[in-house]
Amino acid sequence: MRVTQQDIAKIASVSQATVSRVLAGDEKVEPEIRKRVTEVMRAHNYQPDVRARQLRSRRTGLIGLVLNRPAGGLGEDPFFSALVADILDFLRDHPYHLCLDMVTSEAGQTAIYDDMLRSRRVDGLILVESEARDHRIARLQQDKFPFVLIGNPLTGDEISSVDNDNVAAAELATRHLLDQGFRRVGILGARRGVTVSDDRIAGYQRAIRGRQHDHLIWHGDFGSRAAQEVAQTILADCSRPDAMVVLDDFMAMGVVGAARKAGLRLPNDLGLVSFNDSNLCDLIDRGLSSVSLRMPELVKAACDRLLRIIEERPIDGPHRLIIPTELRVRGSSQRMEAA
Amino acid sequence: MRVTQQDIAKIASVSQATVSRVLAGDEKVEPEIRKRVTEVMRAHNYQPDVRARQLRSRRTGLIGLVLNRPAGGLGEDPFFSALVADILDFLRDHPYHLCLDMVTSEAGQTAIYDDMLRSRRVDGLILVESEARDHRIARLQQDKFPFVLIGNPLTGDEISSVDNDNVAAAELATRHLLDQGFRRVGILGARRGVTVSDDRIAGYQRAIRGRQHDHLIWHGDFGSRAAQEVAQTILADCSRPDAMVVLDDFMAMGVVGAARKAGLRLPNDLGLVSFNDSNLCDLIDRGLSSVSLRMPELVKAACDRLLRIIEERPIDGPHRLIIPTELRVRGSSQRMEAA
DNA sequence: TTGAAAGCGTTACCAG
DNA sequence: CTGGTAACGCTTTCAA
Repeated sequence: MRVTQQDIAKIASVSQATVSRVLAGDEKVEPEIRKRVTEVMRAHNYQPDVRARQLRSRRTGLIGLVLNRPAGGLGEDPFFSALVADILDFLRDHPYHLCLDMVTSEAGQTAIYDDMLRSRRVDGLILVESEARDHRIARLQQDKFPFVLIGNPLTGDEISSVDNDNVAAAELATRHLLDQGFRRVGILGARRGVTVSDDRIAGYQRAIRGRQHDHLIWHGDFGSRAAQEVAQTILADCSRPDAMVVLDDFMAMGVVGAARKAGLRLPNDLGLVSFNDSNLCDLIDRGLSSVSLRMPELVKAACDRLLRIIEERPIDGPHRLIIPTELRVRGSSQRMEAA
Repeated sequence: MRVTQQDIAKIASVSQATVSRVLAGDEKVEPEIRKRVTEVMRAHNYQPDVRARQLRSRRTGLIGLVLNRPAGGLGEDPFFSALVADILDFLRDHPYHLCLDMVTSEAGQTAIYDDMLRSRRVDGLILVESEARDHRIARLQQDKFPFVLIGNPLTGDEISSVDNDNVAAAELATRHLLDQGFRRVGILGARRGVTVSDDRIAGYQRAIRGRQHDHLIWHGDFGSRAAQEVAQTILADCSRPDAMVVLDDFMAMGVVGAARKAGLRLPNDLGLVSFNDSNLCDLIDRGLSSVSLRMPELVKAACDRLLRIIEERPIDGPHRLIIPTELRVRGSSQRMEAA
């Protein structure tokens, strides 16, 4: 059996309540007693049981993050690693741990949210990849469960969210390509309903208004392989685009692969701008232009908010916080004269 | 206040114990009562509190994974995403969740292990990135805490571990380069003491024995940027290698970048083989040859073992399980005649 | 088959 | 300032 507060109390000849106070750093414990108890604790290698503590204090010290991905489709995704890495970076300085789950289906989503919230497995949730009419959000609000959304809540509700202005970012990226002299700029997004994709497509449309007649919009799945397949079809067409905005770097890498196979060279045959500004951008010749989402800042802000909500501390700033984006121009979007 | 078993019991006019039995699927509950209780549960949207359950049943349903990385250095690492993704893939079909933590220092490692084991925050641990004389292992064994090591335990102890034969894999990779006609094959590993790196360097040395005089061994940090810097120095030297084995794909990408800057072309100026066979391998021209570690299998085996240990089910097979590797030859290591 | 009751290890309240 | 004690919500033993 492991050593409990009861044991420590007996050995130190104090009450169990006092041991608890020492542990909590209660000021009104005699220094001498505190010292004695502390020593007994160390001598017997005592460690409080988080489970008992959780039951009593109604806090788990866990933050939940549920990802929605097809089986095996996670390793492909640099957004995911950046997200998780930045969350972990943040939590390192805070007394919380990350509880990570992945589900494949919408039904699974709901079930796991039940498992995590209603059963109080975690103190709060970070939501990502919100889709229009997100069922999770209504449920969370109804249960008054602490959560923060990374993305666009699509409502005027008092939902705490942190996001980029994806419409503006895509508009800027598209304009940049048009300004570089590209004439048939297209956009490759995810399936309809994925908020971040919809937002960026909206930005694209805003940018080409009056400057380009055809709306060249494609919907693909996440991942470089899926993107490569879609891109092969796109680029094989005789009315193919001469530049593309792509939803993320990894999909863009698929497009790069497809371009290579099609014998098209970047940037003159195909201009490219994508999103995330991950380290993948340095892996192709002359670099891949990409919009930085400033994930570390964004995630930090999101986590800070979530912890405030959980701990019932006041929140500064608006419910919906916008982190500015930044277009990092590299070779893939800069037309070269000496073509 | 949320609804408890007590509430359900009162409403259904049964004892709380019976509600618990219904929940546990106890066979000897009258079908009629079971039905009544089940309906009341649903009607009142009852969800058991995991925390109370954990305290009583001494199970948390959580698997711990602690990563050791410098701040911000996680997003760079494809091994990490593959590992986490594969763990999540496995856990989806099992009643466990993943609790993920990151630490930067060795001291932090110890502290967090204390926090996770001794406080019983998780039911078991997955260990990775073991270094020689791993303090964590001794501690875990002493506490009889369930764990499984992904990597080389370096001892004959009864440690449950799953690993590749990294010595053999590196030997094969090096031989492949020598067979392709490269004459100065080097290896870029991590810092000394990282088991997987040490093992691969040993394999390299075994391969060049009798076939190449100079041992060209470099130690770099993880990540493509660090690798690129080291590689720039290496490739600037007049006695530079004509081929390299690199510890992982991301570091190899750094080497590719350095080669490009140095005006060296793959594969004839510089042959390259790395490890992990991640999707990065398709991102360079003609592809990057890489050793597949078969992570999904490996992780699956590791998780299966861990769950068996936790649940005290018998373990089949040896304590140390070796997952075979496979060299995936692509363009970066195949010398071309028409140079 | 069901109910009563004893914990699990902690926190926090209330006396003293 | 300290000790006794009542929860927290559940599982499980023991009787009935």
